[in-house]
Amino acid sequence: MAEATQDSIQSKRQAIIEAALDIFAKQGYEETTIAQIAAAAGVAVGTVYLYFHNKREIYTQASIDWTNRLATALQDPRILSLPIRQVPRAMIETVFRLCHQDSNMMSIFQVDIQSPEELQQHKDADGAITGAVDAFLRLTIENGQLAPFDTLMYAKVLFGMVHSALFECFCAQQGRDEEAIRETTIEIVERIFFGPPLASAQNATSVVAE
Amino acid sequence: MAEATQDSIQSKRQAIIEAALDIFAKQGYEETTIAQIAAAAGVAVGTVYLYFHNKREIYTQASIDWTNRLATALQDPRILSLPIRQVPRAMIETVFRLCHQDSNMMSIFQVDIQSPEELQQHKDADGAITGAVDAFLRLTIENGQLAPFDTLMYAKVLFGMVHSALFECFCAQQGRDEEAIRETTIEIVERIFFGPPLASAQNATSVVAE
Amino acid sequence: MAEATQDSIQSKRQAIIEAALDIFAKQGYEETTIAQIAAAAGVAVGTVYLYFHNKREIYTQASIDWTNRLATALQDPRILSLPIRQVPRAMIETVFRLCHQDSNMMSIFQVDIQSPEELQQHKDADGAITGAVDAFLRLTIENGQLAPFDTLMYAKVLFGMVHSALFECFCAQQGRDEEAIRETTIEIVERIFFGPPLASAQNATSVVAE
Amino acid sequence: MAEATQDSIQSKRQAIIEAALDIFAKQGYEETTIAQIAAAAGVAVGTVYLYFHNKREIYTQASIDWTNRLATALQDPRILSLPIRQVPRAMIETVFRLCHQDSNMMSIFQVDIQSPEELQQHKDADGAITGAVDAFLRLTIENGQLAPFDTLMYAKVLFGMVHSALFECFCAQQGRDEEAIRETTIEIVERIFFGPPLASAQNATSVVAE
DNA sequence: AATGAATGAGAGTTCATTCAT
DNA sequence: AATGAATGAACTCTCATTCAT
Repeated sequence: MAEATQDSIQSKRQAIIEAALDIFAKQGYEETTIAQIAAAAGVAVGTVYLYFHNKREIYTQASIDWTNRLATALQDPRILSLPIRQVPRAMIETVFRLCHQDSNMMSIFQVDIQSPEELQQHKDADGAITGAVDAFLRLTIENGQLAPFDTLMYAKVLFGMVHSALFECFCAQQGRDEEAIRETTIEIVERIFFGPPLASAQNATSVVAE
Repeated sequence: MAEATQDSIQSKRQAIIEAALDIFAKQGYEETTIAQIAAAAGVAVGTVYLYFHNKREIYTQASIDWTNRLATALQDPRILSLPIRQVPRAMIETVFRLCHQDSNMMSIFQVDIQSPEELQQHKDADGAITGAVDAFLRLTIENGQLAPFDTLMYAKVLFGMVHSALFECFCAQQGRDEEAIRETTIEIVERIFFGPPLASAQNATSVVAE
Repeated sequence: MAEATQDSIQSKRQAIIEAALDIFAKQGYEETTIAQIAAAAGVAVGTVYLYFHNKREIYTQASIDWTNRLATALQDPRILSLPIRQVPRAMIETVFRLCHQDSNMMSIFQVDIQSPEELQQHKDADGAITGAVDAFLRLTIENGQLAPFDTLMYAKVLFGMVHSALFECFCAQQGRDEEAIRETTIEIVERIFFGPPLASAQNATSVVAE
Repeated sequence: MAEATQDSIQSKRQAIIEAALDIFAKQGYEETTIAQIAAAAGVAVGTVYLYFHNKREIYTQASIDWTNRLATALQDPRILSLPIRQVPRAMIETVFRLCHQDSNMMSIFQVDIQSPEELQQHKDADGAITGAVDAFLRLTIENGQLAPFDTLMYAKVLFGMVHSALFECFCAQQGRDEEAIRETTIEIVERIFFGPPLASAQNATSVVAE
């Protein structure tokens, strides 16, 4: 019974998070009211406060919840066991696919962070993603497939690029240029890893000329 | 006299924008009150409404104003006339320097956009930056220094990466890892343009081995 | 318990209406603030908005509430069962008495109506009064005590006259000429129903002379 | 030149009054801004304050101006020289005609009066109308065409009835039932002056029966 | 644990009025 | 006399949070 209660508690908490995620995504943080979240989750306003201390905590948890889904997806063995040459495309296509499914989820990340604690929590969540990428890169280096480099920093900056591309795609563009943005992003990452650089071959002369 | 009045009007409008930029950056959009902006700009509350229809318009204008400063800085002839090999570093160092000066300006961009009109205005402002980069890339291609590619899309995705790095650096990290983030960003962009790809030389064998 | 809650809700709503009626009457609509109404009703500002959507709705409901009290008073069987000759005086004295008791209530009706919906609601409320008078007149005609005439239109115009007299008496005159105004109003209505016309008897000759 | 200036001053003042009358009638007192009045009158905001001390003074003057037009119309010799039997109809038709022309003028009178001074001014203006009616009634009595009665009080109450009918007609009903309301009003006034009372002839028996 | 009526602080916005030009 | 930019007080309405049931 304790277990059932535990489940019930978790399910109620989860229901609130999912309702919140949905409404935050549609309306933005400030425009969303606790009453709306409560109604969508099928509980009373007061109940929300049994599970969360305040509105921002709901947002933080919901936002982290969503980030974790991305991190989990990136750690799928079906991706990690691919030949290195295919990994960038696989990873980027995966996150684009997830964002495409919940295309207004991206706007979740537009809410301004207000306290250092909050910031830390978001960094931890993002860290789950960059950590996954970092781990993969380290492994690849250990395997001798890549020369050593600052894997964590690369993971962060590349994650930033992809995140930005996702935002451009699903928030700013409302999904219109999805394919072009995705393919350019993949092309750039592949160019970083496998070349060729933009200034290759035919430019050899001009480079020499400098 | 008409000129003086014109100036006075513009200076007052500009004073409000600058005050707003400053306070938005420090406190975030929702936490900033019109009264604070008015006080900081040295005008009465009502005066703010002579120049802007509502609070969001102040934000939008302030935000665009700041984006335009970046765009202007990127079009500096001293950057554009450099040998191509030095341009990525010059551009990225420029924007990092500007953000470093007003280090909390970045948080300006965390405010969620609410209407399609607003979105369009922000896109136009960002377009000034990506447009500048795009123009430079086209010119470089015409000069035969780079092979042709989708310059605008590259400009957008790379701008997204830099933007993201700036945000990570000056918002999330509060400027702590500035140098590492900046140098990694430069390194990545240079790698895209001039190589070498991460999987070069010593990896040739392992790639073959696959 | 449900009943008690129901009662409590109704009493709270009624308390707000009565507080509003009182303050509107004293200060006028625009000069009355929600804070004043809330304080007088013994509730918080927010509570007022649980029962009414906005300030005008409070006014409309309060105003209708007061009109309905007049309509109810006019349908008192003790009036309707009087000999017809005594009814006009009884009715007019009744409404004058009610207005005398809450002598500043009349100013409630000076607020300008702003939407068609509001207008309709006020007309419905006034209709309760003219309807009561109309019903009485029809019955009297059916009883053969009066010849047929457009009872509803008469009810409206006569109600307008009495309403106007009440306003003159309790708003404009602050109750000073109450008796004279009331008696003249009664005299005029009795003259309409039972005569004699002002130009009677001694004027016969001059009329003939024309 | 002094005269011309005098004229110009008067015309500007009059322009403001007319603009105000128009906008007050359309939008109501509170919803009308000084800026709107100034624009409609073709002057600057500050200029309005050269001619009126404050917003209420504009309203009061405009309202009185309109009342005076009615008073003037009622004193037209073409009405006063008619046979007495035709005067009520002529007077009532006249005021209905004027209100019909400016059919939203009636709503002017829905503004609540706020100070005793204001009240006095409105009473004086209304007094111009009831005074005109009173004067006519006195004269008619002196001519022996009517038996003596409290002419001023009758004038007031009858004016109230007509005023009420006009309001019903042009504000509440938006002019829909104009003819019916006007004709009933005329019929009632004629019945007061010339009979027959509603309970006449065929009711003689029943009255006797009581 | 769950509810939802009640709270009240707080902010955007309006606009009558002023006054330097 | 005429202007209209500037002022700032004041008010409606919202909504996160609480707490008695």
